[in-house]
Amino acid sequence: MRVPCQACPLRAQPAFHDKPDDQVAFIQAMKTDHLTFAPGDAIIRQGSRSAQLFTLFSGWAFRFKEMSDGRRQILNFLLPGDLVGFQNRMFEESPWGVEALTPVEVCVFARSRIWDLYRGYPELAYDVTWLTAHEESLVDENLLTAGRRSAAERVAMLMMHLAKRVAVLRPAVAAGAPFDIPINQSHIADALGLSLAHTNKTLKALEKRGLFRFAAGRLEMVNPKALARLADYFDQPVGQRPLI
Amino acid sequence: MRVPCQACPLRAQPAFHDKPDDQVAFIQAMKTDHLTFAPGDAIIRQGSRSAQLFTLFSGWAFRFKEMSDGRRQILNFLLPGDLVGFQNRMFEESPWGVEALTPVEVCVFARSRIWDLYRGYPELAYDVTWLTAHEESLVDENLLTAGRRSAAERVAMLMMHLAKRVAVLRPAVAAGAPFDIPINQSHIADALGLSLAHTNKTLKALEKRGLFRFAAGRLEMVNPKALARLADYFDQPVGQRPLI
DNA sequence: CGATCGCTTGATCGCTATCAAATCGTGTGG
DNA sequence: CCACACGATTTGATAGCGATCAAGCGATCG
Repeated sequence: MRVPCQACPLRAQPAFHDKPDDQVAFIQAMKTDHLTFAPGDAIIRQGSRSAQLFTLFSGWAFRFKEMSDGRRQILNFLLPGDLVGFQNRMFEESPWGVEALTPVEVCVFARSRIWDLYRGYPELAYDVTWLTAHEESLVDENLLTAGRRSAAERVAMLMMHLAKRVAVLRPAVAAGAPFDIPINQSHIADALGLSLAHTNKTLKALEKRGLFRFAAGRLEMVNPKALARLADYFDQPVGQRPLI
Repeated sequence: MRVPCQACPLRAQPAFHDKPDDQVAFIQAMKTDHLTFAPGDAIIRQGSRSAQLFTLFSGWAFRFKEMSDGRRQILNFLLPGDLVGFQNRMFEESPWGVEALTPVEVCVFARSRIWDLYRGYPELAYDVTWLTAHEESLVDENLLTAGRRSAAERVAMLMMHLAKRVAVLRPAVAAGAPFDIPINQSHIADALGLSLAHTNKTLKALEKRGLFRFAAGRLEMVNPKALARLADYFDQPVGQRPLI
């Protein structure tokens, strides 16, 4: 627990709503742990009963479901500020897992105090709902992608989506700067419902068309306009979001 | 507005949590309208700014996204008791649409009073979050289906899923009774990310294998065990759910 | 240095899309 | 009652996208 929530560097970012002191103080009081994970670590194990509830403080992770024969689908990527774990009911087996992509820090909250939050801090309660609904909208979009887009469209969509999300936290990316993207081709395959081999070929083809450069853990959007057109990507204006 | 919420026949069903009188009274006070739609009607139009917020009171509907060239993905089916519309931010364009499958009645709530709900009724606020999270888990599962399951597995999954959901409201279905299912093959195709022609062939093949009968708007699960095995379907225990 | 991991590429397969047309049931208007 | 239109379903032929299988490469690592 390096820093008190009142001095949270993530909260200081313009991407997030300002919060009154009492709410931040309550968040601080509700926080029970500050955990660290290494890349590849399971933060939540699918099928486990760990009643985790946390905010991703730093690093990247992803939420996924796995079938009994090993087929895996990434549901969405998790970036700093994302709230995770409210979805599963207390004491029920988690229907999905969460895995770290980079070194990750998470702020763990006491589920036992959720009730205090709803009773004492309706604004925070609303934020929890908002974050849940917002995450659902990401999954909605991913479902459209997996269900109805071609392989090239899927890849274009993912690149646009991730660049957009990173740009919220790092403004230079909005202007087209290359950025670190800690995923490999099998993550892309699992996120898009494609095979690894075909993902590779699609990636190469789009790079050859000059749409982006994706190598060595970095992504540069070379022609975002063309990517947006290819993916039929619609820009939802991004306002500030709540941070819990 | 036929019946006061205190006498709501839906609420009387065992599938839903009992609620203290004051909460039901607040729900009643928040309810501004009781609307009716015909099959095929748009309840929410994708891209519209209607700040709808409602509970499906009777009938079936579905939530979907459409691409600019007409490709459509059904995100999930809506059954009585489902809360819809919290997802989109107030006054923003809805990123998805809702369409009625049968004659539908919805209980419309005043968005302007959401804040009173969060401030005055933390239990209801928690219920809103729970319902949102629960809907997300449905979309999660559908994403796994569209991304990683074969055509036959997808169809098996959908049948299991819908039978399960209907069984909660109509116990006889749990025992294997046939039931009305107001969707046609193009809905199935759009829900599963398949073409219409291939949906038809897959449907026929599974019927020939004796797994279910699907005709004339009715579904009978003939061999649910085999369907569950085929779909790699995992039974989440269904407890009571909140109704708002 | 062997082993492992991620990436790349080619050959082939097959699942699913696409295209086309026929059938059937239903409702409508003449 | 019949003719017709229309939507939903069904079926067949064909094409192609993406999966599968296989192999090789390069970098990193214990």
